[in-house]
Amino acid sequence: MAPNPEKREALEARLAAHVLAHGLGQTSLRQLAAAAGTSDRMLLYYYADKAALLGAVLTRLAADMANGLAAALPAGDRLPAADLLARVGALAAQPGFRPYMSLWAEIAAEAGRGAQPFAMIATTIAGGFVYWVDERLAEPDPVRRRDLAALLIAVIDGAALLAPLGDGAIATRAMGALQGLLAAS
Amino acid sequence: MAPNPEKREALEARLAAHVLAHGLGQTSLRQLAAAAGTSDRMLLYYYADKAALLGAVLTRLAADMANGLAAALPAGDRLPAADLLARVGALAAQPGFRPYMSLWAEIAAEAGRGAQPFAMIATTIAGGFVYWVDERLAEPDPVRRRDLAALLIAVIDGAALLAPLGDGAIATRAMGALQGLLAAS
DNA sequence: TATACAATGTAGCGGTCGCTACAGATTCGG
DNA sequence: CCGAATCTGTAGCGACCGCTACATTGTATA
Repeated sequence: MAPNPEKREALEARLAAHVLAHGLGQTSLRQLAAAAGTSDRMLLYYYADKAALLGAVLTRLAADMANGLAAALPAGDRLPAADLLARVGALAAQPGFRPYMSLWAEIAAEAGRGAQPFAMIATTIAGGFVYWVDERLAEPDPVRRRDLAALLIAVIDGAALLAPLGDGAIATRAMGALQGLLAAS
Repeated sequence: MAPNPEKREALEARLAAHVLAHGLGQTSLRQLAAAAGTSDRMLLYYYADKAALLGAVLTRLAADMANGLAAALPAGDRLPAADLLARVGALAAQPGFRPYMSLWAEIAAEAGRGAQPFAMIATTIAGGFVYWVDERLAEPDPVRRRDLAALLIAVIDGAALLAPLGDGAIATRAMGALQGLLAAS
């Protein structure tokens, strides 16, 4: 019960890749084990139970996404809201980023019913999102900046939820409309 | 295989109430049957299979929500975007309406992975939302009205996703910020 | 009253689920 | 080289899953 942290790390990376690619619906221990090239028996050797495993994997994926965001748009320079929204919208629509948004929607939906470990992780991730935007918004008034950050996150999340439906036009139009509003204000 | 439509109707109402209250995670045939006061055997007497049952129940709940929306805000009069957003935000936050928003988030998240019957139903519901807003927006330019409607729906959906997390402040702030922007434009 | 059909109970099939017991293998410090 | 600790395979438990076979009851009509 004191497994090698390096092997655990390598295993976790493979588990994270599978969850990212296939979503929360394909996370039985046997499915995860097959994807990671091991057995369900081993998963429960490295993690106390399934909830602990999912918690670790989702926390890791949240950190991955945060790193991706930070790398794509360094924290130093602040942008006007319209520009920042355009940048983030382009980022969220990138093929490499879409799976994170889909997974985020799944986690948030689960959290909406209060299910653990999703509720706790979702709250952390959402807070991280708002902080990330807040840090990059060129708006002197901190209260207004905080509210603007919340607005950007809400519309991005809404767009992420709506993008896979139909032809995705609703999401595109919503992003465009808010950019127009922000640019004109 | 030609069951009484009245009994089927009464059964469906009970099934819908259970799905609305407990979400997509509690929809095994045995759970549904227990909630409806019958047996899994009977559910498959009234519906071809589980997908057909869920499709019927979710379609019914979507219609219920649409009726609730239409009743709360008659189609006749059109409002400025800021006012309409305030009204819809208050509506979506009502205790009687929150379960619909949670369920909608679950359906949309499932649809994001392409799972049927969710993908089809989610597209229909989202289209209905946009149409409902579009019909009530006081904006003469139809293109701009369509884009504004998409924006309102995206931010409402985003707020619905974020409201159950933490203290719900992100959702509240996002709604307030957009109302401010719309009022000032 | 006989018959046709809707409605329902009982029982179980084959499958997946999370999880565990137990034993064997591997590795590495003394 | 031995013993302890880490690692892994095999096998299965009890629960739940969607779904089905089969028999039986209720009911309405001819």
